[in-house]
Amino acid sequence: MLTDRQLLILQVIIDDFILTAQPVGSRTIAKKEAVTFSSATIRNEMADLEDQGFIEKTHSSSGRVPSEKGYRFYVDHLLSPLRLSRQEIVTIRDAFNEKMMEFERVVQKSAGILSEMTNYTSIILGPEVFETKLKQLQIVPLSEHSAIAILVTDTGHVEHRAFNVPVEMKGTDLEKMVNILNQRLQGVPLVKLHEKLYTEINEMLRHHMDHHEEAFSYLRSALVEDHPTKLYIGGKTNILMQPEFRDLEKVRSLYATIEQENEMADLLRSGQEGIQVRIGQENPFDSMQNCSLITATYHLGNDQMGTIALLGPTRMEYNRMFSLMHVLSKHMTNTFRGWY
Amino acid sequence: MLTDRQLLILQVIIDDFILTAQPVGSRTIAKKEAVTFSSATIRNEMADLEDQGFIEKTHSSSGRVPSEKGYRFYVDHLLSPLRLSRQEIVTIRDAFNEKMMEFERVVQKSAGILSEMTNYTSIILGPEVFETKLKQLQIVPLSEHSAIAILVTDTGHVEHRAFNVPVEMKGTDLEKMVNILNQRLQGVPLVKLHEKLYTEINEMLRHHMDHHEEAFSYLRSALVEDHPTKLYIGGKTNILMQPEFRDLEKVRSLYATIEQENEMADLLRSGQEGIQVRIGQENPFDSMQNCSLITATYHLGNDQMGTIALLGPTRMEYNRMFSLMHVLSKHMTNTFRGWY
DNA sequence: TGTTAGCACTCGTTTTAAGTGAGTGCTAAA
DNA sequence: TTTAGCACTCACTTAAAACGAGTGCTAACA
Repeated sequence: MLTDRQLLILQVIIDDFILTAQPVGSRTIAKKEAVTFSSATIRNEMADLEDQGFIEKTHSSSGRVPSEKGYRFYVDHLLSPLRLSRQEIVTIRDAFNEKMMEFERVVQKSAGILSEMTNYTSIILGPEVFETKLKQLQIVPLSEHSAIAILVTDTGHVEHRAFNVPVEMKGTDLEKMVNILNQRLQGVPLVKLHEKLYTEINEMLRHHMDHHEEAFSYLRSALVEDHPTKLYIGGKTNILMQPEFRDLEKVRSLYATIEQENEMADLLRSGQEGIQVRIGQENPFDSMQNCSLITATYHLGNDQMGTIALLGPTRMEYNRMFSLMHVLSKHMTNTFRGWY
Repeated sequence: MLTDRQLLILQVIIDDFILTAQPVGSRTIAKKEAVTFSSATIRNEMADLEDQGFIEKTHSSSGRVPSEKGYRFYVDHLLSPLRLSRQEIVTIRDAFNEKMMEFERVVQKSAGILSEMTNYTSIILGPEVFETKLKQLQIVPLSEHSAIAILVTDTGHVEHRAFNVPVEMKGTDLEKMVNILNQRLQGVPLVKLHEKLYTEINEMLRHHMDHHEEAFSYLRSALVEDHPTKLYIGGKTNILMQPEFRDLEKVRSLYATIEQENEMADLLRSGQEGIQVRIGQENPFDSMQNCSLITATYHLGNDQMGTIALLGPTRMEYNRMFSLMHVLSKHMTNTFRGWY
């Protein structure tokens, strides 16, 4: 379909455009080391590449710009894996050398590093909660009529919720209730919690305790709150530095999209395992028309999977990004290995 | 110093400029209902106001723009307290009607509302932690060699930290240690925790337990982490909608400033009780030259005080902002009343 | 004496026109 | 098949002209 020469030209065009964000003309290409033929020849080849839809003109007498099809081809076939610089490797390794024991910390840090090293915006999605199970429930009385319910999962995630304690309930009652709940609920997946609490447990408490209803209903409302999969976002303002986002309107609509946490989470979840790129229109959102989204998956010990993503203009340094995300997701997976 | 007529003109200029962000000319002023005299007269008066530094021209033949001194005067003397609309009052009340038991939730919500209703950026500073005392310490073992330390304060704040458990330590040892720690540390202010752990407690454990050192050192590092006063920020991207921030460079430097959490916290803390405005240069940061920062204080039951702030261009709807922040801080204070 | 109509003037903004240059497509010769 | 050459295109820059919102000043008026 494409001759070697055309491949070379396409590669040069995209490499150059990624660097400069300026349309690439035939003369510019002719000047490159690797190119031995004249600008006229290049013009002919470019006309061909354009006919086939790999590159476009911004106007009738401009240089060429990669089309989405061009980027797609580039990513699929022309990408020369880039070795990260010593500096970059060290930066990442140092970050992960620090002792981090909590999932949130690791993820937060990863998002930070990723956005810092790329100047793009990083988005990290935690693993599905489906599998997470309740490890322990604890209640700490705060005052006469309030207490805090603390819920710890087997993944070390902690959630807490304050709730009211009815006056007629004593501290010992509360303890008793917690004991019952712990006995019955340990190991139950969080998603089943809701159901269990409303049926089985409710029934059980009725038999074992007086005036449990009110306290239990409070506690239940505290525990049952949906646990949305959280998104960790880093370098949101990096978007502002990209020349393609000079237009504030675009920035605003992109921000609006990112802030739709649910939809973003769905999008990230929908990627398959490994590294994947969505270029421009391949993204489901209008505001991401001229964006690319690179996603990579990481793993937790117990087969659970999360996603790290990088959002930038379609004109992205794909090869460096691929290497970075590869290394980073590996570090994350390593860190989590054996935790669960 | 200023005649009534001048006051009126100054007021009209500022009111109009706040609305339109455009320099206000004499004809525009003359068209207002309240103004009965001609544009020529207004021009004379404006020349006077300019001599006194209350207004400025953007160039020699432009309309007038309020100077910082003008805003300051406006805020101090011309502000007619604005009644909030039914709609606004209801919005706020509804938000606070929802049962919220945690400090974080209330603050988060407040920041959200504030930025949403104003289209400015809201920043909320929690109370000083000086007074917060440790309520209870809990440890939940996760696996053979890891556990989570959970620290609950008397204000219902929960912090948690995972740590390693050395192999030679058994579950019962851990429990024992926690018991000792709880006995000794309940009621201790968080700020003293560090010191206590390193002296007294260390000593005590040495006498009561074998090979406590390693576990304890882990636990200590988990507990002692600094507890920085957190900033809750809402509507950070609202800044982009203000015409005075068309210039991306300004936006970026302002973001950079906001992200300096420590300095921002100091700034917010430095305000006195009640509502206060810092206009333009009155702010310590260069990036806030053309910003105003309105701060208001809220109270927690136990004499602790926090600050809510609103950051926008100097051209702010001061009277509405004042009313809003007044109402909001009151709602917050009410919500917290009796919690502690 | 304070107020106002009138007018010349200022200066940022918009419009128009001309000029520039990077880049193209096509043709014809090597 | 490749390339030199050339006419052509069109965004971008620059300069000049036209516009208009707004001013300060002056002189007349109540």
